[in-house]
Amino acid sequence: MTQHPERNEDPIKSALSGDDGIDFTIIELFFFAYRDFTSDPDQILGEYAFGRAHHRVLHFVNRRPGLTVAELLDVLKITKQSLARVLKQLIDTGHIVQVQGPRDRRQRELYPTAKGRGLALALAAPQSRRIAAALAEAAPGDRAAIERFLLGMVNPEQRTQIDDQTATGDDRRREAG
Amino acid sequence: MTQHPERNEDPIKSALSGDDGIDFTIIELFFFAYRDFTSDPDQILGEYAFGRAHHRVLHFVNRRPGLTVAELLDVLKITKQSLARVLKQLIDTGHIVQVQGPRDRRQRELYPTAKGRGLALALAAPQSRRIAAALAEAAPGDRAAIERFLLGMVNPEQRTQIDDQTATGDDRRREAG
DNA sequence: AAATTTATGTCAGCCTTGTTGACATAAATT
DNA sequence: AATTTATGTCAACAAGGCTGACATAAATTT
Repeated sequence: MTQHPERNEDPIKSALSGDDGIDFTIIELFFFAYRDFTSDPDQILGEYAFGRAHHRVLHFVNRRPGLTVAELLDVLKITKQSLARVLKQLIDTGHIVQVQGPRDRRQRELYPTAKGRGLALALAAPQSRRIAAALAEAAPGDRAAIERFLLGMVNPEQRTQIDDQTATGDDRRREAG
Repeated sequence: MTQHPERNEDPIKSALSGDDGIDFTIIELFFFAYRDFTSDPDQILGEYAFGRAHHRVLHFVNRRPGLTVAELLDVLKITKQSLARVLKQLIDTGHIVQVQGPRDRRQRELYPTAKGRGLALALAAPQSRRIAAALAEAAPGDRAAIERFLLGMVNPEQRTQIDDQTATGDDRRREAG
């Protein structure tokens, strides 16, 4: 036998592969796909001295106009101190405005301005183009499969939240309010 | 008409939706899916005082044992100074070893140790489970569609690099030496 | 009415992980 | 012998996370 018990410090020369019971193919594809997906808007953000954090805030404020600070924190899963920095910059540059909550005057409802709406669209455009290109090579019906898969990757507790946003595009917040 | 020309500072109350010609559904699903996907290993990494940067290095060293520092930098697209910090920690903790390149003695080939292999597997396991669960809800044939889509999202220049890794699992580096 | 809780803001400091620039060394190449 | 290449390292900086502490106004509870 060429094999002998390896010491802990010995280099392992064999590659980790799908044979190890782990789905490395999709793990790796997911990594590379997401990295290039986020690289598109990074170019544009650089011109504004903004980063990905600004992008995420701007995205969700445009997707759910009028959400409160607490709701935004819940979606982004960051602390209010982290949010404060980027949100302040977006407000100072006139991309987002705050409106005192009508029912609860402690709340601050967040809305995009025309400027903020424009930037959100500009940032999303190349991502949408990339998705369209990837889907163009796909078979009809692939889209449904991809949406199912991506939703299946999300923690179940969070899925309803997403369903609300992606199922249709209109503003249905608090209609029963 | 209720509508009047909006000033730049005015809040926009309508939500950005797919009607704007942008594929917000998949943009958002991709964001949430990736966030939860990366949250799995974060738990484990915390116990080692490691971060995602360590995970990425460990992953690729296990997937391509013997790659050089330059090759790893090319895959990760970070600077050598950024890599140096986390790589040093992984070496100091016995997860990765360096071997002087046999052909070019300036090069450092990177290999996982048994410890590093074990951690890489532990980190990948929950991600693989998440993927399996998402695929379990899918139709047969969905997997192929998903792989096509994810590969289609990657910059074309980088696809060959990925194909090499994911097509099969065995170590085929430099067989033509 | 008073006390408490809630939503938000803000100050201060810390950590990780990215960046650039400069310089050192050994090995390969010209 | 001179130059280029692969790697390492020092120093400084920035973005964007984090925790802890404290302030304020408004809502809620007692």
